[in-house]
Amino acid sequence: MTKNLHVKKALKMLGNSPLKLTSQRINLIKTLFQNGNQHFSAEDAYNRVKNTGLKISLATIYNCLNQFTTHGILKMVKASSDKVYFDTNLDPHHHFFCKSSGELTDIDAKKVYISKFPKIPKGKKLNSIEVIVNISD
Amino acid sequence: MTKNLHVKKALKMLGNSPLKLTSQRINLIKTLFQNGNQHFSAEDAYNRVKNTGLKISLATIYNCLNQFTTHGILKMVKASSDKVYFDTNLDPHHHFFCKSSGELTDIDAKKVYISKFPKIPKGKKLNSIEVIVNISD
DNA sequence: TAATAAATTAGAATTATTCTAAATTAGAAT
DNA sequence: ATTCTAATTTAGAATAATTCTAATTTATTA
Repeated sequence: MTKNLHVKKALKMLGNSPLKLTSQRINLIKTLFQNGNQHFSAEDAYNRVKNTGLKISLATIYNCLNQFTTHGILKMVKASSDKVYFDTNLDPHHHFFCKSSGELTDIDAKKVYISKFPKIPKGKKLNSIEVIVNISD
Repeated sequence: MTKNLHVKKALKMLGNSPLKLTSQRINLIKTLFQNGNQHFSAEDAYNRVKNTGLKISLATIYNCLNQFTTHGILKMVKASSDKVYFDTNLDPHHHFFCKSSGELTDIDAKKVYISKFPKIPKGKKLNSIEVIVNISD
């Protein structure tokens, strides 16, 4: 059984962060990263961990997901939904959001090229460009 | 006193929609559209109307804003915030979102050109492309 | 003017998320 | 190894945005 590469990478990032290596954090990473690029809400993450038979508090899920985000282990995505989603794909990318299914799908950054772009307001700096392509059935 | 053009246009759209011409809807439009392109939350809209001395229920604000959105009188914007924002600018456009100030600013669609774009998933249709440019101080 | 379907309303309910404060634990220092 | 301490976990309460409910009011049609 070779160790899952996504899990391995995320665990290494956790190790390099100032966060302590608690069993909850390790189990959460193992659960969330084992299937490659994934999108999930806090509730989703909670259910996935519980389905593995482990016990974890929803508050811990929120704590961990937020900390993982601030330490670059996860990305946060806000689409046209009332929930926050988290994303294990750390490479630059964009999203399809399907209003009919509520599903979020990755678009590789290489598939999008923005050839004309506005000036950034004076005194501000650019953090990121998010393209959300809204689709439906 | 020449009648504000933004207000006039929005009232005409209300008239053309199946929505009834109630005093609350008319006052809400007069308040929200009088200063041209604006972004506001439901709570903002509530306070603005109340500041004009008129009495309106928050539930009505939510009802109206949502109906205006479904009838094309307003646009809904979800940026990296926990609130929904509404936008009186109906022309195609994008947004700057400043994390430091929480402020949303319009980017005219003409200032952005996307020369390379992904294929839309089979069976789905394109609704809109939202570009959010995240900036900070 | 009367009828009726739509709209308004206050307040309750819901949902996602954060907070609180007490108990536990990881990792550092001894 | 053992102790210490700050970080973490936790259950449940609290909060915030939004939607729902059901009774009343109102715009428009007949």
